[in-house]
Amino acid sequence: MKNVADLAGVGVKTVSRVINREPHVSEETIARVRRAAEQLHYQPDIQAGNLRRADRRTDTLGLLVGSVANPFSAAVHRAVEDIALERHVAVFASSLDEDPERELSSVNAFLRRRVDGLILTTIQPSQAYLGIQLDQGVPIVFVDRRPHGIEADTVMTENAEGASGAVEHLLAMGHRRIAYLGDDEKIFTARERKRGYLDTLRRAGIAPDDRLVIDNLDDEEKASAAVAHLLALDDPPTAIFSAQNLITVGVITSLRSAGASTRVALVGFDDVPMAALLEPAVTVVAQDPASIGEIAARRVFDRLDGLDEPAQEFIVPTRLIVRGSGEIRP
Amino acid sequence: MKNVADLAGVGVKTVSRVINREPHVSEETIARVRRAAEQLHYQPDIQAGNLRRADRRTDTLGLLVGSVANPFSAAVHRAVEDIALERHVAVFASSLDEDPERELSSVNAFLRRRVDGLILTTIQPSQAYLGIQLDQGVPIVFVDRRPHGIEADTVMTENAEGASGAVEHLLAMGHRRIAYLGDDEKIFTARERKRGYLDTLRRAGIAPDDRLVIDNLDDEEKASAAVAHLLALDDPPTAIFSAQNLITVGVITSLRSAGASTRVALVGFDDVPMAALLEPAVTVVAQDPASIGEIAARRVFDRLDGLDEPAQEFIVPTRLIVRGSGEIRP
DNA sequence: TTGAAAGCGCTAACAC
DNA sequence: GTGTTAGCGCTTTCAA
Repeated sequence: MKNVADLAGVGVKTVSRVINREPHVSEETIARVRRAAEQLHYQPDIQAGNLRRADRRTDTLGLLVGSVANPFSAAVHRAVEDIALERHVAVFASSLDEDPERELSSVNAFLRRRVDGLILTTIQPSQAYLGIQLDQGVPIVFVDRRPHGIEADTVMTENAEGASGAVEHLLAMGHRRIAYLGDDEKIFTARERKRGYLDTLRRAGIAPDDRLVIDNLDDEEKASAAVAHLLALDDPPTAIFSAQNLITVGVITSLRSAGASTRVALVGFDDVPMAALLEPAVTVVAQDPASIGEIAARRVFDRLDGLDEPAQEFIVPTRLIVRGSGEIRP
Repeated sequence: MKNVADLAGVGVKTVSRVINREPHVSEETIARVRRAAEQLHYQPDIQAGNLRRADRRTDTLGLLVGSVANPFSAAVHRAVEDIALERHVAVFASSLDEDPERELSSVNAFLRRRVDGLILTTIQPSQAYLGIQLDQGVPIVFVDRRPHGIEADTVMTENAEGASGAVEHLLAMGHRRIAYLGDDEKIFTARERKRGYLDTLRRAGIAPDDRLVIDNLDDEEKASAAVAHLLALDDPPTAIFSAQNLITVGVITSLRSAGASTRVALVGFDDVPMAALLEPAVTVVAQDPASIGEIAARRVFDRLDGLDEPAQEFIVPTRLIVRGSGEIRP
């Protein structure tokens, strides 16, 4: 900036005014400064400016999702990026990988870079450690999972209700032996969906059968193996509720190879790519990751714009997409 | 930092030493400083530090991909993140959306934040505008597409060769009327794949039929419509080479609804989710996005570590995955 | 309309 | 082993 000022024959403050489009600079001076900046390939350093700027904004956001490679997370990410772009805010994106250590290191990495706000998917048992930042006015919005030990804005899918819808659909088709295949109960969404499953069965007067309830399925292979196990039971389930998208894929593979895909009904939680093109097409309770990302990002910016109201929970509805696999009768 | 220093009863430089784990500080002082930092919830501002630090590193990377929501891009992103994480480098991720304006604004957003390096997918006709940064020593690695007007490291798929492999496979199955469905020729990869298709046909002594070559398919719907058009020809193709993953999905949908999916052969470029579970399963020329991301990120860090050799092109091999749709005979 | 001086939070250089 | 001073690139304040 000093070099540009010297070349243009003005003071640094005038260069600053031109760069930031502040008023009270003559047209002629503006032109001279612009020419000098161009000539020297001047790129303003916004971080340096933010050091002294009154609002101390870095125009930067920290986003932590399950994994940037997961379709659900990627859709959340894209929505956040689009909202951020409108405000010239850049997004740091990181993957959680269900690793508590990664949660802490990512959050710290964001904080040390003085992001203006945080959008977080978490796995630590408590997020109380973020209370300090929240008190300091850093907007934090939790996505997909409810935080613990702290009151903050949260955007999530209606997990229990969605799971209930899936199970009710299977019940309506006449099923009584409905298996549950889910993820690690350390994960908030897994607990919620399982709760929806269990509650719905009980409401229907069906005592859940422990042998049909399988947790800790954190990849396709484990899900496939679980299905093989279920099918080998004396009284196998006539329907499966699969509580996560990777699990659903594993279930489909396994049902297919056992020749059971047209016999055993399947409803998955979270949509699966190409679901409509499979045989049978896969009935799912679809989430709306784009809405989740959008609501979260808007909330962060609303708070940055001064919105001061109590933390709120935003519940994003699911949608049952009937495609075939869920309508197989027992 | 000043506050921590005061509370610990030391100078700021000592706090700096403790934070950065520099040597020559007594154990006791370290403990006192840590306690004070803890008590004040001190978070060092790494941007401020980088302002004065000798290497001027921000420990930050700019990544521009097609779209963070696209599975190919997402896999590249994930690989870059993993490499960056090892070095405590945070990644700004943005989507290009095939928009030349977005290329410029993203690159500028990165540069103004003084990223240590850039990994870019581009759409502008020329990237000569980046010559200045390159000369200044900012490592820039282009991914997926070759830049123009500038010599820089580039990591890409063997597009033409992969397309050749697909077409050769269809030829080997006895096909002579093979259609090409591709994206906008403004996109580097689309041009390359088309070239592979045309060259291979000619080498086989087959004159390409203009009616079987369709470009500018930038979404599933257009691809579906193109297939409907092809099937309505007097002498329709017996096989289709689909040059991009979204196009492949559109082709599958359209073949399916026309009842032609077991009659017309299909080989896609870039793998498609669930491809193995479809009927028929989809034969593809698979890319390796994780390798692309990894090679690109390593190259950036090698350059940051002082590697000084001419720009190089890294060609990542494709792999023909035979699954069924490509083995249908005419 | 313009510029000089101070200072944002930190590290480099050097003195003690 | 520890502290002091200058300065990174910019904005703020205030005077001209």
